[in-house]
Amino acid sequence: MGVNEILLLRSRAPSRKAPSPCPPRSYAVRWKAQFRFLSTPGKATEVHRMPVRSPSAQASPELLELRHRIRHSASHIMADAVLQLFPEAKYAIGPPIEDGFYYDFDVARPFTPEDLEHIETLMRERIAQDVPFIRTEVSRNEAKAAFREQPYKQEIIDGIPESESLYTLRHGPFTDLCGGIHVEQSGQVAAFKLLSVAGAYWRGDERNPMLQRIYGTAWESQEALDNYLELLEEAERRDHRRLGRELDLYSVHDEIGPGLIVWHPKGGVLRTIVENYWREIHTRHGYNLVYSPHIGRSNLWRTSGHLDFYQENMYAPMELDEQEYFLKPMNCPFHIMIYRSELRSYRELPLKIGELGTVYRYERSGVLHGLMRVRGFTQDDAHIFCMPEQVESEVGGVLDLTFEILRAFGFDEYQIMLSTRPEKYVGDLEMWDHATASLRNALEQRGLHHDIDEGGGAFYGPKIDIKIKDALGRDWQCTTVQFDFNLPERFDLSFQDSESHRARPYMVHRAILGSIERFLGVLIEHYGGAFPLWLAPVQAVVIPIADRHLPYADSVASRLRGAGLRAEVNAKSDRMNAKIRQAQLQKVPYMLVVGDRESEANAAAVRLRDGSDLGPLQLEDIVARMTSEVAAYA
RNA sequence: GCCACCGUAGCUCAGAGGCAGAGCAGUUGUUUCGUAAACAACAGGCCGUCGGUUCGAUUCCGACCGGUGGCUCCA
Repeated sequence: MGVNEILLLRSRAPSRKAPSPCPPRSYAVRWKAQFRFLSTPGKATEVHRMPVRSPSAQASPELLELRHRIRHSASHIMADAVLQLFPEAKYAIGPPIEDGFYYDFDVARPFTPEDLEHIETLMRERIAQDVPFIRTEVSRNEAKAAFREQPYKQEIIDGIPESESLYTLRHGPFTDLCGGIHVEQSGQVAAFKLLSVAGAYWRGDERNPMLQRIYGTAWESQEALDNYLELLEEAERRDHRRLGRELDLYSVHDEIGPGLIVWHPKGGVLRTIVENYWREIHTRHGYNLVYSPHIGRSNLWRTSGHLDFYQENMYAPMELDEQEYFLKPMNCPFHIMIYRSELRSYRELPLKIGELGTVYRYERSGVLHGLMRVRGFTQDDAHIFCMPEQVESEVGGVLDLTFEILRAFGFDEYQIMLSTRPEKYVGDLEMWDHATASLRNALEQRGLHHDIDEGGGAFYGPKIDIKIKDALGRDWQCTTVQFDFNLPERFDLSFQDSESHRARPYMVHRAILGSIERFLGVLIEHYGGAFPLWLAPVQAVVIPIADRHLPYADSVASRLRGAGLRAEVNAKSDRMNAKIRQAQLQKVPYMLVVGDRESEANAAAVRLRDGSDLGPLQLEDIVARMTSEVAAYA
């Protein structure tokens, strides 16, 4: 979406990203990720036996603060241990984070797994000593002197305004510059574990030196730590890359190229269902669905501004007939050309042009990740061209559509962010104010809680972003609704108003699922691969008990397919038990076992994915049951 | 792109400077079975690619490609 994320970045003050020496005492208000999973417990191999949610989601504020203290103190204890092993190490910052903590060090060589073990041992010793944490206010000069060997601390001190007090925090022999809140005694760090080492730029800026960051987690009890570690394992079992392979949904190939997805038949079914649902609901909401090519001439991208500001994210041009063509990184210019293909009247507005548009972006190699971050992806893109007085109801319409769609996929809670005008912007103030107010009003009319990112909008317009959270605890931005005051100017868009004057339309970009690839990745993890019936690539497997039941099994599958259901027969020469196991592992919702009894009674013995056995049911009843389940998006 | 780690069969992973291995998956055959794994045989490999060291490299070294976890970025 949007024209140019790069400019958005540039428009932000650099100070926004600078880490504070100690994190503020307040906690970011965590939204509750609520996932609906199949609730029936299954056997040990069931992936969906445990609801995945961050342990922080249901903790009281008091407990959250205790954990914050424990984690912050654990980071100090870790720095203490690192300094014992590596006296030359320079230590940078070590804040608590969600579910844990980290500390960044400048060391001569990277940490090894063995180092982490030694560090853990030293940490345990310090915790067993139960030493007090002592906070002391110090003058600027005292602080500079105390950390004269620590260049990063010097930089932090220099970055703290003169008006603010400085504090040191000491436990045992280790002193850090820190005004944050901590436990009283090191013994209160009841349970911790170091998890990983990673490179991280000082102050998050790639022009700065890269430091070695150690991540750890710390909890108020061994039980809480164990629960967390179990959660991590569950998240790994739900990883869409693992499930994508196990359920035969998609693959990536060296030969094709990194970040380029091929969808296998089962993944193709899943995607087709999602896309057909999308098309149907968008048509119902008055969108005009279009198609546009994958490449366009350089002139188009010059006009849109992409060549000036986005080219580093674009695939290199192809030259044909002395013309340069670029793979499209965005759909906007094509939809604009459709708008511009005739003189528009105010009577035609709002005009909503939508497309499942596949775009290609040259993402940096280190950021690619399964389906979540790829180089070729399909946006559920649409652009709304409208008049000023239509803006609010159009934004409202997008929000209503968004929640209808997200609810159908089982997402019930969201984090909504409204981003307002940055320092550098295009368009006039009045438009910005009007657009921002309409975004806010549309949210408030619907009673939707949202946070405000002051100045966080793109240079070309304010926006609403909606995030959903995946099973690994990551927030994924799917939905985005952005005003654009830039492209209508660049392409000189207009319409004829009721007084026959030329007027400039408002343009709103919006994507609800964001990228189909990413959304399916989120969906795979959200359901742990156990898709609800309407999405399941295979809805029913017919399992003949012996080969003599094969003809009947085929007739059962045909009957289901005749009713629009996706059914397969497992005709392998395995025993029934093995076939049930295979269907279970493939998370097929319905297993229809047919033997002598069933074939005589025009029935099938129904076993559900959750292990329940419904016994023999008439085929008509099975079809009716499944069809109504599909109709309810259940 | 940067830092670290990793690339051996479709998957998970052993292995060792001198004949390439297991389990699962696959194929075939036997079995015809009542709610989570029948039995057997077979097949499967440029040990990521290129270069170097060596009598000999899948193994050691380097570069590249790809992956993983982060950083940065982002739909």
